[in-house]
Amino acid sequence: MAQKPSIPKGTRDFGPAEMIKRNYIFSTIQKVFIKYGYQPIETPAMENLSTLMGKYGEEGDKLLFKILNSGDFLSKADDALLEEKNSLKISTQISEKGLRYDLTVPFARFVVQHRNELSFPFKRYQMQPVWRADRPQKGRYREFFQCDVDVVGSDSLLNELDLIRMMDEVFRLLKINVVIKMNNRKILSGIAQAIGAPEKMMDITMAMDKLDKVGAEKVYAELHDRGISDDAIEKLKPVLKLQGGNCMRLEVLEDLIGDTPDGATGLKEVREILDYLSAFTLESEVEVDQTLARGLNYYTGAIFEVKAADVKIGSICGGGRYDNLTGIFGLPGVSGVGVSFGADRIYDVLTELNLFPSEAASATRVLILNFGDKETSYALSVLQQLQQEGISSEFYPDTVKIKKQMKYADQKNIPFVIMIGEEEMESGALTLKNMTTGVQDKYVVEEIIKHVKK
RNA sequence: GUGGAUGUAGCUCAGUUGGUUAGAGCACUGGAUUGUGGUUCCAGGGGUCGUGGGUUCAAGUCCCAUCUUCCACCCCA
Repeated sequence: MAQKPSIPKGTRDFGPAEMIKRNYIFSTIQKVFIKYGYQPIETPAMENLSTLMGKYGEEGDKLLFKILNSGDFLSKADDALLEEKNSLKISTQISEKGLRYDLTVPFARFVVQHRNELSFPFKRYQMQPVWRADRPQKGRYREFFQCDVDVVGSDSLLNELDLIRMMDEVFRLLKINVVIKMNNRKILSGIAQAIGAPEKMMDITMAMDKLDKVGAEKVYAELHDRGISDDAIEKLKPVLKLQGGNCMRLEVLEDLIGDTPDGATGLKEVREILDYLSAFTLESEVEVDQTLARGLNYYTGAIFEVKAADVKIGSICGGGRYDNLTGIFGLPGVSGVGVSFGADRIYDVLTELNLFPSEAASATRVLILNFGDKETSYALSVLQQLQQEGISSEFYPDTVKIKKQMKYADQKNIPFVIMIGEEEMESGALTLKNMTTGVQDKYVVEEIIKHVKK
């Protein structure tokens, strides 16, 4: 079929069954956000490219979806550039808007723009789709939803505590076993300083981040390729090999990087957060992982990543502290910290582990069958009574075979069916069929309401 | 952006070294059952074999291009 319609690569439709499950995820997350005092905001799907460009590194810029200017945009473009066919240069002339890449940068823009209307520390949550022109693959889409919580305008590490507790609570409610990994950019920069390659911090961390994926040898090889000296790699080995509990790791790290200025601060921050945490009982394990890096280069302090313990899918939640994100938009000195829940990956995890609650199947509780014009007004009054009682119910709109209507109820997983024919109208005793047991009996409306209500 | 695989009915897939009219299961529609779904039985509809070109007497099958989806890399939720 040639003209079968389709949707763009990496995007998806969500049918009713999927939406019910997705809403379960969103409402669970939202419940926790609200409980901790965070407030909702939304920002537009598109932002000015000047807001987005240069915030996600060179790779990130390539992954931005750009929107063509309206009108006759080509006539305003530079002829020489058009002739040159240089897409990159032309794009700045014919496009000035792009789809947002994440929710953090638009949030920073929002904070700067509305600084006078906000009271700080400002705690917000935001659950909206983001777009990346990535090549799609497993657990990776071009349009996906993020659920962000951030607090800006507070340096306190109590905010980190807040976030960790929220991550723990969300995944406890969703019944996903997770490991919350924590590290600190200052520790990473301390490591780079300690091995004598402070300017190579990004290279070192990016290579190190792959440790559990590719193994130590490949990490060494990559470090070498990235121009790290053998001497420095040799010094890095004890850091990479470092295993064991949080206390032990911190002690060893203290020895290795404790005398670098960044390293010392980083370790102190991690200790402080762990200290706060010790007063709480968490379901998930919080693990200090000195190899955790995270790509986004605006992070400056704590960084987090949550991995599902029972599914291989990459991280399902991540974030960290950024000290100067609003600075790029002209408001320096405002520190923020936040995490982002990947709703789509959480969906995949719940599907794989079969953890969606079963009652998420159907919303309609009662279907009233349509017997014909004679019965319609009677049926409608019953419908109204049920709905006034808050029972979600529907009346089949067409007079078709009972068999077809029953099948509709069955497929929509509607637990009760009411039949109102001539006989029922005369007696006022309506036939109520329980679709799960197959049992049916006659009741007056009031009894039906009692019966059908949970 | 790089490399590899894939595409046949709404869905999941068969289809021989190229050879007449391309099949199955599920789903759908009708009937057995004119007021009873989920089980069973019978019948039926539905395909330009992703698209465009090429080779050949002959292409679902071989070649090229293109798109889709998937997998890995880069990177990331």
